[in-house]
Amino acid sequence: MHDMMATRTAPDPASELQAASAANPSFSPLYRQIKGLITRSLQQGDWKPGELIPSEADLARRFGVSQGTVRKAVDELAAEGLLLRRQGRGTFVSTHHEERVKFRFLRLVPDATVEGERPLPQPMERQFLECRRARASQEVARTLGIKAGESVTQIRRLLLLAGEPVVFEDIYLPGPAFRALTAERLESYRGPLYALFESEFSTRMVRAEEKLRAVNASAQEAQLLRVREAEALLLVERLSFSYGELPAEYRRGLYNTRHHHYRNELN
Amino acid sequence: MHDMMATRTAPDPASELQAASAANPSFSPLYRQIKGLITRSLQQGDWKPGELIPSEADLARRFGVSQGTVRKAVDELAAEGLLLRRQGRGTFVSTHHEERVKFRFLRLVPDATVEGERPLPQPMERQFLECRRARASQEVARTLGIKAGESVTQIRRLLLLAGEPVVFEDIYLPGPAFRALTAERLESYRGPLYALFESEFSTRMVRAEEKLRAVNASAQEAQLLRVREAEALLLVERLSFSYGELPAEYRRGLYNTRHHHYRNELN
DNA sequence: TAGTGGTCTAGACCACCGT
DNA sequence: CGGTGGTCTAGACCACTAA
Repeated sequence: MHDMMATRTAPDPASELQAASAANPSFSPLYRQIKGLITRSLQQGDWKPGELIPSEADLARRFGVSQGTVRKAVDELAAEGLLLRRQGRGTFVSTHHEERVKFRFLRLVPDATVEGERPLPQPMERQFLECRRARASQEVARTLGIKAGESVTQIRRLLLLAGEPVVFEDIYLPGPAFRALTAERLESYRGPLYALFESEFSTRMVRAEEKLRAVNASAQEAQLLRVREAEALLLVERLSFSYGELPAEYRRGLYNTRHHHYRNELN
Repeated sequence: MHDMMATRTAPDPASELQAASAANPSFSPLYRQIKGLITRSLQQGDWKPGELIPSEADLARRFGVSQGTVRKAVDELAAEGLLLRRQGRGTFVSTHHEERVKFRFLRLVPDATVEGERPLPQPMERQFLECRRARASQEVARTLGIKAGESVTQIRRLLLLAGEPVVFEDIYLPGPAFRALTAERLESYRGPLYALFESEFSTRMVRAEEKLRAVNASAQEAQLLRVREAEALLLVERLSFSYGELPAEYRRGLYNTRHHHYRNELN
C-alpha cells in the first residue's frame, strides 16, 4: 500500500517528501517531488554538466521510493533536456559539449537542406567585434529581469557560413558572473558559446524563447552582412534561461535569409 | 515472465504482435507495436476526431497486454498530440474543434503579449480572395509529393487582426479530396480552417514543418497588407502532415510583423 | 560478468467525473 | 456510485556497456 508516513522504511531525504492525501490541497505527486529534488541538485551543482548521476536504484534508495517513481521523474527531466539517458551506461547531466547537440539553439539551416537530414556541415567562422562591460538599457534590463543601469557584459559578433556573413548579433549577459570574459578568450575558444559559459562561468542554458520579426536592414547592418540597404532581414530576439527559469542571456540577432532559412516544427 | 507466444492467453488481435527476442533483429518493444495499432485505427477512422476511444483496461484486454503497456503507448500518442487524456472521463481523439487548441499552428502574437499569457484575444477576421482548382507547379508538386500538373485546390486569403491585415497566404491542397470546397463554404464556416478540413474533408492535420525567411514586399503584397513597397515581411512556408506522415497541405504566408511577432520555444 | 537503463507485468489505491 | 485515468509499488527479465 502507498502510505508513506506509516509503512515506508525511508532514510533521511525521504522525510522531506509529503504524503499524498485528500487533506492536503497543495498536493504534488511523489515523482514530481523527486523531480524537484533532482532539479535542485542540478542547480546547486551537486552534479555538473557532463557528469554521471547516481543510478535509478541508488536514487530510489536515497529517496525511499520505488525505482519506478524515480524513473518517471528522470523520464520527464530527460524529455526536458536536463538529463541524458544512455542504456547500459547510466544517466548524465546534459551539456553543450557534445557533437550531437552542437546547434540545438541555432535553427538556421541552408536552403538546400533536405528534410530529415542533419544540417550545417558547412564550415562556420566567428568574428568577435566587441566584448565589453556596459550599463543595461531599459529594454535589456526589463527583459533580463534586472534594474536599468546595472552592469551587463555585451558581446557583438558575426557568424560566417561558407565564408559569407549570415548572422550579426548582440549578446547581453547579466550581472558580475561574466566579468572575467574577454575578447581574447572568445577568440581562442573552440566550440559553442554556451559550452564556454557552462565550463568557465557556471551558467548552463536550459531553454529559450524567441521572437521573430522581419526588418529592413540599416546602412550599418547591410554593410556587415553584405546586403543592400533596406534588404529584408530576419530579426531573432532570444531570451535564454538557466536552471530554475532564471533569465541568463538576452540576444538580438539579424539573420540574412537569402540562402538560409529558420526551421521550425509544429506539434 | 514475459513470453507471449507461450504463456499469454491472448485474443485474436494480440496474435499480430511479435515477441521480443534477441533472435529477432527488427524487434520493436510491445508498447511501440501497440502504438502502431492505435495509430492505424486513427488513420482508418475507426475512432474519429473528438470521439472517445476505448478505456486503457479495454485496450489492454483487446491487445492481450497489461494496462501499463497500453498506458505507455497512449502516453506517447498524447505527447505527440494525437490523443487527449482527461482524468475521470477517458481518452479522446484530438481535434481542431476546441477552444484550447484553436491557434495551435499560428504562432503569430501581438507584441504586447506578456510571457505566459494566452495570446490572441484579438478579434480576427478572414477574407477569402480566391478558391479554385489549379495545376500543381513544379515547386508545389515537389513539396506535396505529387506530380507537376496534377490537380490541387488553391485558396488565397487575408487575415485581419484588430481590423488590420496581418497575414496574406496561399494554401495548396493536393488531390481530389477537396474538390467540393468552395469560396462560399469557406466564407460561411465559423472556426479554424483545419476544423473544416477535419469535419468535411476527412483530413486531420497532425503536425507541420515551417521554413521562415525575411523578404521585401512586392507591390501587390504591399498593397494587400497596407505597407510600403519593399517593406520587410516574414515569409512562412508550412508543410502540414496528416496521419502517417502524409503531406496534406502546403501554405505560403506573408506576415506583417510591425505589431506582431512569431513566437517560438527552444528546448 | 556486473551494473545500467528499458520493457513488461500484476495489483493496489487515489483523484476526478458523470450519473 | 461505478468507471476513468493517475500514481505507486515490487519484482522479473531483456538489451546494452564496460571492465
